[in-house]
Amino acid sequence: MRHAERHCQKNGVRLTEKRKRVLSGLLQSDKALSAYELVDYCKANFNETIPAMSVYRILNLLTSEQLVHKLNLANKYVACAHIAGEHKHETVQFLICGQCQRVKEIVMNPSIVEQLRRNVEEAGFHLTSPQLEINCVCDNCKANAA
Amino acid sequence: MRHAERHCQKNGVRLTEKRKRVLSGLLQSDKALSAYELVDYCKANFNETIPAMSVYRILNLLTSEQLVHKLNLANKYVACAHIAGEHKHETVQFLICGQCQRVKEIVMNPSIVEQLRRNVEEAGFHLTSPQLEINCVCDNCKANAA
DNA sequence: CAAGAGATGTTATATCATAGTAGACAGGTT
DNA sequence: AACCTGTCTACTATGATATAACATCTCTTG
Repeated sequence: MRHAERHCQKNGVRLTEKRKRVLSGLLQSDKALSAYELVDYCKANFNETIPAMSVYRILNLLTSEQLVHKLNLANKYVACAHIAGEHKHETVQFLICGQCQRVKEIVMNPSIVEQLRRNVEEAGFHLTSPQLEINCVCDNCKANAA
Repeated sequence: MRHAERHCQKNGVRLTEKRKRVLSGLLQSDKALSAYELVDYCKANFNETIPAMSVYRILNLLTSEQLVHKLNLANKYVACAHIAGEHKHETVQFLICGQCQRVKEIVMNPSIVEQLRRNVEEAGFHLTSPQLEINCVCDNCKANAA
């Protein structure tokens, strides 16, 4: 959150109260949250009713500032795990536990991404973004199931 | 379609008129279609009004028979490209052109999939299905843009 | 032909998302 | 202080995707 404030200041974007609240909701959760879940979160934790529309706009802004990622597989949103780091945001992958919905953001071995890119080229396509979203099961859930 | 009929017969599933119509809609399209687009397709081509609910049910059935895949990234559906082949359905990947929405189904080099799986394991997760959906641009669209 | 399973229809509702317009408010300028 | 400007927020409406619950129809099989 500290970092987010600095980032916004540097980029001339205001990190308003509402934006902070939405971001804090995502930061305190290890799961991805939908826009409407964030509405509920703000209502429950700050007793503040933010219209869904506003949450969407706020999420768009946070996404364009790369403080938040959208998971298209689930239509949900997560705070960027490397919010303080310097990794290239274009090369991030997400592992999504199909059981508990926990999400982990990783940076894969670049050689894999490169091989994958070549494979795609051979098929007559071109990678636009290697932001893969991968359906998984996490260790915990796998252990519980067994 | 020939293959689909045989497949269903073999598995004791009825490939009814409506199911054929939905499947034919997907087969004749090189893009992924939404359930509601398929409703429109049936109306336009067969003058038959199938309720959206039914289309969803039919898509579920066709999916479980592996004649159709669901693209979660776009919430749309495609006919399985290898409907006649014997490849393992668990190892398929989809390239989705972000411009023209064309979809290509490929089978990646198994070594890449294996490396990817290892990378995921290291992060404390386990691949449930390597059905990757990858945002791309196809050759055509790239050429047009240039 | 009766029974049962499977297929389809109907209605209602949940969930995710955008469009378009207007109002509120902060900050700088006059 | 009054005003302007741009950003942020609110409101209303609507579209798109999807499921739940229950009713009805239609095959096939004994």
